[in-house]
Amino acid sequence: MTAAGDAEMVHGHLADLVREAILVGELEPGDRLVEADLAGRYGASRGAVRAALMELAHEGLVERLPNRGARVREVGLAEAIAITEVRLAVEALCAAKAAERVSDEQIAELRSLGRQMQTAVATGDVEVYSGLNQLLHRRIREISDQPVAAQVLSRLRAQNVRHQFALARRPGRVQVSLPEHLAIIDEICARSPGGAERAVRRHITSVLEELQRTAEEV
Amino acid sequence: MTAAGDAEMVHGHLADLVREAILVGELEPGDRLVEADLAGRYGASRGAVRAALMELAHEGLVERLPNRGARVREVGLAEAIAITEVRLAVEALCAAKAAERVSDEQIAELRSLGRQMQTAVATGDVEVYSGLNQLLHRRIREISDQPVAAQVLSRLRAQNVRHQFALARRPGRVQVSLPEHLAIIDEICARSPGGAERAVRRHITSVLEELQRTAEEV
DNA sequence: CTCCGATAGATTGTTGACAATCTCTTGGTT
DNA sequence: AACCAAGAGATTGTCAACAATCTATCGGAG
Repeated sequence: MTAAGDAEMVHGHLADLVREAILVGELEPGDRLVEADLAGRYGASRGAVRAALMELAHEGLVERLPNRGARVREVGLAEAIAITEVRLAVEALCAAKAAERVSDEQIAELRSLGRQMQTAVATGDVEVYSGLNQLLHRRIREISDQPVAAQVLSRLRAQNVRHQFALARRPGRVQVSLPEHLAIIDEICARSPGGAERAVRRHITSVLEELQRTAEEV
Repeated sequence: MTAAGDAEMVHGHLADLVREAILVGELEPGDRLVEADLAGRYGASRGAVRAALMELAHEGLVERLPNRGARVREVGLAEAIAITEVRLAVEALCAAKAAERVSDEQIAELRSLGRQMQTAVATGDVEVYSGLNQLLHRRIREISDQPVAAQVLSRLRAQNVRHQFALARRPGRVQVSLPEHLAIIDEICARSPGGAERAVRRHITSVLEELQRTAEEV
């Protein structure tokens, strides 16, 4: 019996498993990803692991140095800012399109989400708020019905999870974040594309400022 | 001697060769990409071809159906519009950042590019104009110094080359396009981020309208 | 004591063969 | 004539062994 548990053979795309392990924090930036190890751990062949690592490298989550193996990529602050800038641009587009296309049911859903976020902040439940936050952004993407933007965003978000997480835990962050999110919801529900775009811009701009603030706090 | 030429072993990343073949039009959408064929054609092993195809699939240029092989992906008009919408958002960001960072030498270079484009239009040389067009957009990306945006854009552009090409050849298109490009150059050279962003928005919006027009002309 | 080179171990890269899957053809049946 | 089933051929998916490369350790020379 090994300490890490038996080799569980899982065929649900190996890349998904490793990606999840990285996103959850089970694997940290800098950790080496040795093909043979992962093959044993997940009960897959080395070839499958190789393919999965190449996939994750293309997504920007993993770094592959020739003949030196793969490791979980470290996303520095400068790059995190660059990523967030692009996110700003694309999420603004999504919000505008969502405001054009949103249905009555979806308006009710978004409003409900907003109320849930308010109560989460009121009760100080940062975990729940963070989850609702992600859910809100995802629903906006879905409503916008812009698959290209959705794909770009999901990749950028994956690269940034670590910073996103650190940011959410900063004291006082939620108090700033909540009204911004509520404004986004209001504008989309008012079916105002321009307003929604501006609201998203304000929100992610404030995220950017927070990021730059952490940069100065070295 | 085979009709297709001898197997030339080239090690300059196989994916680049196939990508170029697709971008140039040597391989058309729908064409099957049989691993053994490509392996023979480029004098590489099947494993290398496999890796290259996976890479191109991640870039969105190739479609890989399980157990059915790969083919050059067909990008429909609806998707081309979606891609262009995202391009609009990200290129606007690039232009704004470029306007903030542009140096005096770069201003001279952009102005020179603008003059070359004018003469190309005056002499009716669409080929040259198209090349200068691409060069302009690339230089703006480089000046903006936003690697994340640059990577996103290069991928989106690759998926859209076919439509982009068809659009450039439409009669009267250059006459609309030229002043828009000159406006972008002017705003960047005036170091006006907001103006540059609006200029890019106007330009790509006009591209979008042209695309939608082709959609109606079925 | 430090620095340099050689050797051994570990890890990735590549190849060829085999297995699984799909497609197209062929022949029979209703 | 249309439809279905079976088989052959083609193509992709997987695997294990081998080669190439890198990293760490050890011994010797300055």
